[in-house]
Amino acid sequence: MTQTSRTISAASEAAARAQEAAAADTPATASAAPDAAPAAPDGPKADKKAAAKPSRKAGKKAGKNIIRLSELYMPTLKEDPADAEIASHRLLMRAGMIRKAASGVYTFLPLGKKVLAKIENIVREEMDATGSQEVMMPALQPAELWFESGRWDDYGPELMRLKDRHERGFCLGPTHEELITSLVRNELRSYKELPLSLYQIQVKFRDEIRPRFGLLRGREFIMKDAYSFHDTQESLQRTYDKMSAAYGRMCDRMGLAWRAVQADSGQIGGSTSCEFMALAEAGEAELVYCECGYAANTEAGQGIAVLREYEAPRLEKIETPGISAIPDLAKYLHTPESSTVKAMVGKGADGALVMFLVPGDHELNLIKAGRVVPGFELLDDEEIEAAGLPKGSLGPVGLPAGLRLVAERDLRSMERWIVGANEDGYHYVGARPEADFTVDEWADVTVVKPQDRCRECEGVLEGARGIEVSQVFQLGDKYSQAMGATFSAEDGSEQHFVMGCYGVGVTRSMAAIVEQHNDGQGIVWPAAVAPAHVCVVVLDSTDDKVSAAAERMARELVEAGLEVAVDDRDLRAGVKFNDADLIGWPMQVVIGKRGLAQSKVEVKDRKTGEKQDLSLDAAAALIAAALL
RNA sequence: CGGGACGUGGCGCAGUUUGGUAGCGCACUUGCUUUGGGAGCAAGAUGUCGCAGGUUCAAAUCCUGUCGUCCCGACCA
Repeated sequence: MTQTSRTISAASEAAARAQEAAAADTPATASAAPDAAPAAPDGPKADKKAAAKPSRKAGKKAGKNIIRLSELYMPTLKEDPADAEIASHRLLMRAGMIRKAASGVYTFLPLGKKVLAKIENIVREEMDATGSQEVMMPALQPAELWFESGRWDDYGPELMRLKDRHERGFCLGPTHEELITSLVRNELRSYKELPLSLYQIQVKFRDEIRPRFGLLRGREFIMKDAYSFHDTQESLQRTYDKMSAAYGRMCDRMGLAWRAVQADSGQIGGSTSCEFMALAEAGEAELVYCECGYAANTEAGQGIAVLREYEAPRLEKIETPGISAIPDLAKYLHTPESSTVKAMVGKGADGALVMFLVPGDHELNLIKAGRVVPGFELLDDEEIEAAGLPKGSLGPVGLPAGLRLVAERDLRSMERWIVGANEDGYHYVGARPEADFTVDEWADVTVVKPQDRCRECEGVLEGARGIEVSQVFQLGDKYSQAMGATFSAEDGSEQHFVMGCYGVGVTRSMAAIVEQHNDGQGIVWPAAVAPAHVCVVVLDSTDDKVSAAAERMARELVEAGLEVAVDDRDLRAGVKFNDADLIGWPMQVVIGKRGLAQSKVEVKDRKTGEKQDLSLDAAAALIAAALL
């Protein structure tokens, strides 16, 4: 119990710290921005180019940075693709940024690739700033490493397995703990070299049970994964905090509305873990949060269930004809679902039967159940029958001996329970723990849900949905133990590395950004990740004066430090306007004969839709001011 | 894996109930006109109807199998 609450506060503190750290760092980022921001999206790139080609200023060279739509492979779609449901999938397809190659497998076209590069650069800059060093590990990994860690079996069918011509086993990496551990175990030998942090931006493979929602859940995707090695837990904690702060900054720079939440560490393993959620209805994750700062993924979080006692003077078996489901039972007894108790039977790895009891309006959390009963699995219908139990109306009263009973700890706040009578069509009311049955263990086993009370401050938990864009883990020595990765400590002893790992879903972030930044016309890219800052829409591209003015405009913008696209295609105005809105350049400059006659161009802000007629110089100045 | 749906020119779809030898819109090619919010007219090209069997004089259409894709579910007794 104490241990649990310590886990809670430790994890939630970590989440809150990440959120705060990012908030606190925002001014720093912002103050760095005046230097960095003009070049931020392509800072290092621009520097390199400037160094390599000092002649960049020669007009022709500058012109090379311009994206010319007349030459760009950018097949936009007028209609929504039939197999795309959510906004990001639909719009990225329509804007000609991605195409599907197979279920959950996508090609990135030139514009999509540019956005990807922007995101990768933000990630790279923030990772470099933490002192992590970029490497590149293979996607193709030998099976032996996975035998060593035990995950060849544990990872399950999601692991893409294959054999080479000599029948040797390989897999396509879904993550790289094994690889990185094998990399350092022979050559990272001394505590003096610690801590060490390495990262890569690379393609990952997971044979998802059901790929869906375009880039949000693919079978092949790009991930930034980092791994850190330490001699002590304290050292790990420092890096973990640094990474968390960096992750918050990445989200901010990508323009994401996000929240750091306490998470389960799942298949990766380890103890403390925190996820960064981009808030979105299309998100697959549910989370709860509280005013006090507590926030958690519902699969990992804890709350206090609010229960309503059903007045029953004593234990009484009542007839409930045809009723087995909780909602029907509650309705039949005119009481909230929270005054009933739901029973679920499963078995542990040893095959012993266990019954879990949870409030009727809550769900059993299988992850938590697995912690109480290792290898826990619910019985299927046949097994229930074989065990001599009824399918509905399960309950703790009068159970066969030897069946272990585990109850949600919050149920202790209720004296009299409504439970199944282990007989079709009958339930008990007024059943009292200890008097009418014996609970072997009280534990936290439910899925937290909105309206539960916060365990930290007793406030009411709110609910939201999110897209998990990144996650940080403290792995401890799970992999260094399994794979024998040790170093020499100061006292000369051999010790296992303490490890951390940190992932960012790059392609998933791209989808998350679109989920948060779109409207009826298309995508509205935040400037930092847009394929270019501004598009010069040339309405009469065959008119020499107009195209000359457009060229001048484009060059001026490039010289001001902006990334520029020019829609110089010989197409009708409406098509170009619609494409520009669909693709989502943050700003548009419309240049046509009509405006030029008055020496004016139109500047449109994609986000607000605001349009202004301005002189060429004023337009360039306005755009530069708005975007830099 | 369970349930549902869908595979017909590049894209979006109709045609399938009631078998009769493939159509619409967009895109594409050529020409003319047009040109500030997805142009008009004319001419043209593009499909072994996912694949494999079967039934039939005849199959996009009926039957069987198979592959692919999407949606829902995969704890909520």
